[in-house]
Amino acid sequence: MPITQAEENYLKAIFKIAEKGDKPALTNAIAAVMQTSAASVTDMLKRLADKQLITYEKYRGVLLTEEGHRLSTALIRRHRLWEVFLTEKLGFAWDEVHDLAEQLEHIQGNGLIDRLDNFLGNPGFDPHGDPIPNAEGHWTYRNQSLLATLQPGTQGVVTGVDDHSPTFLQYLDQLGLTLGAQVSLLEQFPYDHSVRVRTGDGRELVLSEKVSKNLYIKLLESGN
Amino acid sequence: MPITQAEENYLKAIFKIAEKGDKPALTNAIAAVMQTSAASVTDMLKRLADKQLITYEKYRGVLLTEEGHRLSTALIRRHRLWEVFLTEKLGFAWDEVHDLAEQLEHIQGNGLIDRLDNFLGNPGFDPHGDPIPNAEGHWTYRNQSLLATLQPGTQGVVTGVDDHSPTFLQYLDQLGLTLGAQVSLLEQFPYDHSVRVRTGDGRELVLSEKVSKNLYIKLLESGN
DNA sequence: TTCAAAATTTAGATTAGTCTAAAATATTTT
DNA sequence: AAAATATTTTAGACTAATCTAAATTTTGAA
Repeated sequence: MPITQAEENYLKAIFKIAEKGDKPALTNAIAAVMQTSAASVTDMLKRLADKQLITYEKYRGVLLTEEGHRLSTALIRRHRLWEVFLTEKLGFAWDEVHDLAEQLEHIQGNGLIDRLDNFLGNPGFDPHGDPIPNAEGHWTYRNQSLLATLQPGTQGVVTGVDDHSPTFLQYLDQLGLTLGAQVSLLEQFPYDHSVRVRTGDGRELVLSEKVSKNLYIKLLESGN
Repeated sequence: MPITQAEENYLKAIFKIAEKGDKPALTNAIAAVMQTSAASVTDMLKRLADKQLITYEKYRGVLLTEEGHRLSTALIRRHRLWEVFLTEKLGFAWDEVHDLAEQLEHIQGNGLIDRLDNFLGNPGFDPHGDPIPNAEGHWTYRNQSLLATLQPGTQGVVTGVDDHSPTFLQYLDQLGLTLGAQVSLLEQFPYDHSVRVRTGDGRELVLSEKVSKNLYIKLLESGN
């Protein structure tokens, strides 16, 4: 039997939990991501286990099977390619595309996604800087670090965000810290872990710990 | 409460039945279009009537309300715009786009369709020559006739098809009778109502009644 | 105009996905 | 290690959308 949209959404949630800390994904964690009750999650885990998309041990959490992993990767590919389409071709802002891509990722069709990928010029990253797996499910890795982990004196370019919420993204727009923006870290304040940075266009900004922990920076090869 | 995808599909079916012959749409006719049982249709008609999208009289069939008409028109607009996207931008053939557009038409989102329309250059017609209603729900009409109804000696251009099945569309591809192709009607054979035509590139074809009844032609203004 | 055939609706079930409340299991604290 | 707390599962119920079979209503032909 076919995989439903609800099942796809659970797979993606499990994948995202597995990404950080590759322990089994626990019921409550999945319920939190899916914004639903633990009981509903348990029901769904049984269905996914029946379909061999996860291995499920009562009270112990779940792991993706190879097939489950393949499907979630494909789903993330579809999601991120549609996000690129929405921003690059239709002119949506990076804080507007998530809900639409959430629907578009479930569209099923022969060769649709590969044609879309091609039409978009085979982008490596989505509008939030997240990598897009290729048709074989392989990822491009990139050397990036959270701004919060850098040493003063380092310079880099904004390459991604960890928080995808519209409020964070809009705040970054206001600060001029969109993808590709240059920043150099001037100073860290131990008191509240805020940081002072200089932007590419010469402005100085103070960023809270919350911001610096959600902003990925790729270090510039210091010209030496 | 929101309109579901299933409800949208029924609305579209009712709209299509209402188009030809503006009598109420009957249960069996809807069941035929939806490829489902009459009992399922009756259930759904009650739901649609509850939501004031149709007026329903038991055993008498249904009519769209103003709201139902507005929603079906918007749905057809979405379907046809996505078909243009799939052919013009992703390079699908006109016989491949229906099922994908059937899914894409249900995507809900702020301003998505108007942005898509704009991106596509506000097309007036879809890849099968069907008109695309504008954002206000208004249609562009076009003077076209079925090839079967023309008089010998007339000349025109292929502007649309009534049968959207892949087999018919692929047959037209083979014959070179795609949208924009020139044809002049040479002769009608009373025996089986087939016709002989000359194409723009000088070939002569004999077309069955089935073909000529499914092919729309716009007459050329005879240069006189 | 009656009655058989056709069309439609109702009745009763099923499935996927969800819920709340209660029960079971696991973890943490003392 | 027992008790308290947290987590997870089960039980039972609900909705939307579908089905088949039976009942009802309409149609149209003799």
